[in-house]
Amino acid sequence: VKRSSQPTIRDVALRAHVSPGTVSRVMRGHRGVAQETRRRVLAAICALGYTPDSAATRLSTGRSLVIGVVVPLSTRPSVSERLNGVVKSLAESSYDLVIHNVETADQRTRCFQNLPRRRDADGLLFISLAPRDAEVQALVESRVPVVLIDADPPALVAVSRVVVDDKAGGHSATRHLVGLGHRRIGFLGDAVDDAFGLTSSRDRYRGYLRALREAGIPPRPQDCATGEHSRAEAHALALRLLGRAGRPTALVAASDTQAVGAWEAARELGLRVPEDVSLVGYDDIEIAQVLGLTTVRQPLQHSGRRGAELLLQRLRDPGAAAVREVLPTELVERRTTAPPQGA
Amino acid sequence: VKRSSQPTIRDVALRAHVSPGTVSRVMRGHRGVAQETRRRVLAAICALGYTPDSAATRLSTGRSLVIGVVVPLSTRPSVSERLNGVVKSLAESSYDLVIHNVETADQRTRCFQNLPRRRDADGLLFISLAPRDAEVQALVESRVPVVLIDADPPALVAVSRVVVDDKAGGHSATRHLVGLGHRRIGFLGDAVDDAFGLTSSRDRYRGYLRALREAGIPPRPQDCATGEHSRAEAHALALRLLGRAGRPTALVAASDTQAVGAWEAARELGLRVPEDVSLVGYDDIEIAQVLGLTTVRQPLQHSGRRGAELLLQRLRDPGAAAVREVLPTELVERRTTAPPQGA
DNA sequence: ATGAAAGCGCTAACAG
DNA sequence: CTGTTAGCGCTTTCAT
Repeated sequence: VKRSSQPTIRDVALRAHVSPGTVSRVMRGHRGVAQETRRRVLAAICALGYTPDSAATRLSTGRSLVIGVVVPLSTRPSVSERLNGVVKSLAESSYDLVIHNVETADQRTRCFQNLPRRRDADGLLFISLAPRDAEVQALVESRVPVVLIDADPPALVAVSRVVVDDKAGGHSATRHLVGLGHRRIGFLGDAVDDAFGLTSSRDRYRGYLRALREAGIPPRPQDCATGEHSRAEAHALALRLLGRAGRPTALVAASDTQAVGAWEAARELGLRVPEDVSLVGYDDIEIAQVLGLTTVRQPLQHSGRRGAELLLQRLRDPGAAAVREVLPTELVERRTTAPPQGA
Repeated sequence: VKRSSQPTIRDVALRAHVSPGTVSRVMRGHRGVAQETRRRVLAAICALGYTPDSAATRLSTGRSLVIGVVVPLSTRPSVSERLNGVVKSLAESSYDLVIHNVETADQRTRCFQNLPRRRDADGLLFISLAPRDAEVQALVESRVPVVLIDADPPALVAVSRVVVDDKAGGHSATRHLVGLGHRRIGFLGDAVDDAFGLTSSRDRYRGYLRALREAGIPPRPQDCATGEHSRAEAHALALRLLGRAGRPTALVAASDTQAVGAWEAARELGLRVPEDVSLVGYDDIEIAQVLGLTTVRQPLQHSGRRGAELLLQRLRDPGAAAVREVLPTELVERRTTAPPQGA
């Protein structure tokens, strides 16, 4: 097995007139190496441009120095944002980040079932992906620490997670509209059988329902619609919701993407926003700022950052207990909400 | 060195009553294994839930099965899009993708200098990052194949790349405005000393200049401005450009992000788009669609996908020559361009 | 404080 | 067709 020969630890040892063991000790910063020896070794390392072979290090230490992150990339922009947070907070760590994209049910299963039992990663991060019942077991038995970002499966108390208080978010969006005087408030969200097992839309819906209840407003199923998470789908749904007589005077959407779809539908129907219909989104991605969309801001990047930090912490102290960190939301009032016309 | 013991190849061998070598042959699909033996081995693998240790495989084969991708993530949305393309096209390959984010000059140097000489990756992808002179050498001597996405350093003919014809893009944006009757057309782009060494803005500017020249319009430096690539900066710059008497009647921006900044500035100045000022962007990211921004579409995801494919190909056939693939742009007319008021 | 040696788990000659 | 063997490059006892 011959190979393009970069300098190995042996070469360094030879040049510094020490044994490979000593070079290793120097590289890993072990104490108990004479000042002078260390100097010689360092000089040799430097002269040779030696850099240790990571495969060999991994094999002999049993640690991979990689963190795996599983993301359903193309489902929604918020996932990329969270991932960015992860990437940034891992940049200065000693871990490599390997990405596993999940688009199909098949990939999804592979990631949940196999990744946790392999020793390819020292830790795993799952973004906006909740394990199904069948997958829970694999996570529980995982040989590596796992932390979930934007997923909150009740069956998995032993797994750390960072979540956003979606019920509170949905509630405050709705509360805002109620406060403005709206009585017919619709909801536009994700289909419940969402392929990725997320509960965020459902939780926001629950918050919405609670706000309605608190205001003494009976829920109107005909003002609610759910579908695949996309602007186009939201557009189609909103066309239906807003195209009827007795249409809602306001819509709370489960995401900015969907709110934008609704906004396009409104424009298409000749409805002015916010005069004829108020719109509130969720996430506060850039497009919301540009459009002046009233929305519920959630700390997207921050959730990724915190998830990574939790994992790092767990890697440092394997004995630590599971943590459930919930991040707050904040209502950002902009130009798509106003009192209803008749009010 | 004791460790959490997953089954090893030895366990499988024992159970199947064969030698580890044979198990290895089966795992790697080598031919020359008796039907019956293979069956027994497979059964043992399956029964034990054996999965090979990647560190060991890497060490003994000398291949890492990883592809490294270097990205300046937070500089611009287009980078994420390209990265998505890479991720998707690598999902079904046998390679792991490890991400190296670049935010600081320091990280940048590390990536250019060290990554290519290490054996941690079998191939390297650089997105929207051009090597400086000092870094070129390291790339030329790289022990692993490299492909550049959205960077086109002339000094590096030996390195494959996929680029977009930015000159043509800048030209067609400008040509469109000229065709509409504009004579005073400004340009809003990135500062030339861009920390990442990109030439895209400069190339678009050149295309812009050529279109002006072809139309017999003398360039007006006072109608051009460059700065850091961000909406806020573009906003500030556009305020200056459009706030003057004798302001341009149209602006070509080096990106949608910057066009949006200009659009905000126009609105702030009480200028209507497109009646008072026409705007054309570049990229065609989602926000352009929503806003109805006329723009030059470039195949963002596709560039990532192609880059990955080129690299994979190179990995398959190490002898292949460097390729320079240029992707086309396309002008998308929407609602932010119109003939100038006076025309 | 340092050297020698025994692996880590797998692959790839080389025999047979 | 299959077993045996010698590493891959590094880390880590165990001696000294």
